[in-house]
Amino acid sequence: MKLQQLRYLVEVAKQGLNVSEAAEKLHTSQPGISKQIRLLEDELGIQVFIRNGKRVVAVSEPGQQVLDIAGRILREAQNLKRVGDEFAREEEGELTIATTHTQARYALPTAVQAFLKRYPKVSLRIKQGNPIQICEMVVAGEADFAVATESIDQFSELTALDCYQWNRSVVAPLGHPILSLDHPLTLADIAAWPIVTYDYAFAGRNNINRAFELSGIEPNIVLTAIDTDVIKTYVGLGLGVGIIATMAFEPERDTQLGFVHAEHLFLPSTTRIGIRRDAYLRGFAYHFIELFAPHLTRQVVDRSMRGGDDE
Amino acid sequence: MKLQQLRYLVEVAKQGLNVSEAAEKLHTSQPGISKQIRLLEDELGIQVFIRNGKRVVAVSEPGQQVLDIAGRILREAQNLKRVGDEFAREEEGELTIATTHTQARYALPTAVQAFLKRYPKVSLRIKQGNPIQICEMVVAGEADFAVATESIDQFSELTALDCYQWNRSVVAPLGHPILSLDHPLTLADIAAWPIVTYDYAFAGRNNINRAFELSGIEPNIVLTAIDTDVIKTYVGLGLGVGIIATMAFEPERDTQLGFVHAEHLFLPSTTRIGIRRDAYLRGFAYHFIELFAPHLTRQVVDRSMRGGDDE
DNA sequence: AATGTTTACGGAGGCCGTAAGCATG
DNA sequence: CATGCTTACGGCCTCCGTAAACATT
Repeated sequence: MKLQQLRYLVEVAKQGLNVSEAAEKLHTSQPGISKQIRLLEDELGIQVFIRNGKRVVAVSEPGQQVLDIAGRILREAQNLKRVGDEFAREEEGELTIATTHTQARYALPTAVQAFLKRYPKVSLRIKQGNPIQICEMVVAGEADFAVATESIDQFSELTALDCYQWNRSVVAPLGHPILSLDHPLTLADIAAWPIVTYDYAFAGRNNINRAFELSGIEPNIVLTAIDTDVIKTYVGLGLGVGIIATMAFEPERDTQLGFVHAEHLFLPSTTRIGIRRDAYLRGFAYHFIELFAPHLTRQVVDRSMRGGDDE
Repeated sequence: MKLQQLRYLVEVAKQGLNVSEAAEKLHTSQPGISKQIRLLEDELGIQVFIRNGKRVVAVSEPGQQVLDIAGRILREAQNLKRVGDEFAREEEGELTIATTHTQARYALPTAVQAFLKRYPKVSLRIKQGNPIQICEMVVAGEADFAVATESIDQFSELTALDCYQWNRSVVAPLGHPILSLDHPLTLADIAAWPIVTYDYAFAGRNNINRAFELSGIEPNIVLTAIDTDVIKTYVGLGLGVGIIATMAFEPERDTQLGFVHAEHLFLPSTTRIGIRRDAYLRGFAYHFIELFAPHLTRQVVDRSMRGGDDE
């Protein structure tokens, strides 16, 4: 059994059971992969892949278990390399963060700036996606951790760390009636206008829905956007009033918009970091997390990754 | 990076940093191991072992982390083989149980008998040791699971499954006064005689100590044995009265001994099964566990191994 | 016919074992 | 001087890439 063979297996599975594509991705020849996979299958005494004649068409039941284990082995092998780098080149390396637009645009910049200054030799990468996608990136080992408000706790491979809580505000064009009410803002006040807010999968959109459902008021949502900038743009054009994350309102930039707090109308949302439990984090990765959420020290993060309940 | 290199690393560490001995254990040459370890160290960019001149004298800090990960990888590689066997040769294989004398002698035989009949092609091995030793065997992957009353929960790598509760009885030579008291047995009655019981590390000895401590009575323990047969032997010789596990009294064999229940004097002890959380268990291993403790179905065992808290 | 997998074969690289060299206690 | 690790070297194995045959859609 060789690590290469496991890599081949996993890559073939990842490429939708297409050996040729796997060969390309791995910069090697297709017959080589075929052969090594057969050798491994012989050694294990089982077929990992079910073939229809010469074509690979499915993963067998034992094959799925083999793939799971192989994935774990390969991830651990990656971790070995990281241990090496961690000690040989403390200040160098890569850090990949998967996150959503809102976090990347409004929450992360401060931490990123401090991080770049502290670790000039680390190449920081930010991958954007929707909450499901970014969690999958972390699960697949394509990112070191995820920062998101949704979905993290749906992945059992990930441990979720609370970073901060936030809530929503309403924005509208300057002079809009909703900005000069003679009473505290209510859901009914908002629902009196067309609403522009986040797409269903993003930024605590669930909490917005729930608030309206509970109140029995039917909101008229005319545009759902993935990011706040789009919302602000259309609110500025007069399409309706916007419900956005409070932190996403920038008084000095958003000069044509007015702003009303709506924290009392919606349940707060919690932004979390999601990390694979079996990942090996570089020292600077812990440091970034602490820059982003100071209460998440290395000790807290480690405890959460290693079981969390015992010890 | 190759699996062999990891095997070499781990074996050298296991053999007390002696490369030559590791070579012998692995049936290979010593220079080969030296070379491969150096190659791996070069690849990782760190020294796993600290050398004093040409002698290996210690494990470096990153080296320890490398060894931990390497161990995990090798265990997963073993698991891969087991998946193969599980599906290719369902009824064959090996099952190694680590346990103490008391369990092996009085608790396991029924399950073993049923198991041998059901799986004649599986070679069953029982390794005996003290509770610490048997837990270490499981941690090292030398046994599939441990059956013991003590220590299992002290190993964070293991998950502990309750099997059954039991308590103690007092044995004495036929005609001994303690066998014909006119009142229910008390600790004072026992402490009036020299006592023969288990060694401190075994069979819930803690619970015996605690009972006497709480009552403020000082017992006169004249012999501490590792196994019940030794205790019974010396009680038969008139050395004193014995405190043993109730299940270890065999009326048809122990004809020269009398027996008094003492369940009301001591806290019950719980016998548990200890399994590495990241182990891969063969189907027949689950079956054995269920034969031994019917409430421990495959589902229960799996849930306990995979985290226990979530899902 | 095109896509995709297996079989066949040759070359290069790497792993292992033997033997000799060299530190350390 | 004995133990133990390293360096040196040669053989063999195996892994990989090319080319061609074969199967499937």
